Amino acid sequence: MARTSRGRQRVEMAKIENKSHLEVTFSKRRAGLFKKASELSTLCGADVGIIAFSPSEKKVFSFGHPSVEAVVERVLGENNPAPPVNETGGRVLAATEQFIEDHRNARVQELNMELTRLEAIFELEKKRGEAIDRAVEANREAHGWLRGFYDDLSFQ
Amino acid sequence: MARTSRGRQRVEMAKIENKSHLEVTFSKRRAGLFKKASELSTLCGADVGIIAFSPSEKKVFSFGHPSVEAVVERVLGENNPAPPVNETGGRVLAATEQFIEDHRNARVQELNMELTRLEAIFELEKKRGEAIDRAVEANREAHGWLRGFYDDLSFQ
DNA sequence: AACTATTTATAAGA
DNA sequence: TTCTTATAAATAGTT
Repeated sequence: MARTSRGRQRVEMAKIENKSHLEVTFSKRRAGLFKKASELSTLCGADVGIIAFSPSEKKVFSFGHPSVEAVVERVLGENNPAPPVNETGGRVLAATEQFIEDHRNARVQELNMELTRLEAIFELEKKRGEAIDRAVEANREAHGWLRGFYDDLSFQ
Repeated sequence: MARTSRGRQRVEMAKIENKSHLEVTFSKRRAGLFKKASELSTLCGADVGIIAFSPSEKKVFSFGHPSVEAVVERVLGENNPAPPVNETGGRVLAATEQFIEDHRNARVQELNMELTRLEAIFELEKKRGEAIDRAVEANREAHGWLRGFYDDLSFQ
């Protein structure tokens, strides 16, 4: 019997250009994402909300436990018990804004930490790669046997 | 080598009671969920926002492309045809605030991009290192010449 | 914070 | 589009 499927292939993480392919992928992966969210919610008793805009169409999809609205409202409420406008006409940050600010600051911290960590590891790996490059290069002439093998290693 | 892991087991889709187990699971699955969202976003060019409340702690985690705020505001806007700015109590960002916000957004974007770039390079270098490890290991027995040299390379 | 044995998700193909 | 199938990817339990 002929091969009937090549099975799942690795996929490059870049924007899919083919429109029908993109739509199929969006549909499948959106379903997968919502399922994962549902599981997280069930297993951990966590409130989760997801909003996803389809690229081609202008449809918006959402998932929420207990509901998207509840999750959004909860986050707005937690971060700002104070009313958005004070008595004197002075301006107070609206709940959304407050959330945005708090969250953005947190995200920046998070990203900075992750960046630092990655930079360290990256430096290490780079040095390692360079050292091995030198080792291999230094021994190529004298020991040609590794050449083909090394050249064939594919790191895409 | 002795069996060191029972591997992944099926898990019943019910609330995890053990607290530490729950926290580990929440952490792992939250990361997985955000990664999936990131991939969906990249592959399909879709805007996606996720908000997740941790059950035990009162922390809120979020993922967003281009940002949670953008996604939330976009959906709020769609559900609310009323303009975000008006004379009767609606808010208007002051110029300074607007600048600060823009600046922060830019910084987050910048960090995200750098992070993504580093992650990609890091993955590449890691694969490369692993491939070379295998190559060297595979040839050690037969060609002892590299042994001393390789062993002396110090990568912590 | 790593490690694997497995389960789960999914890219192609039909 | 829905179903199938081979394979990539996520992750439960362990150390």
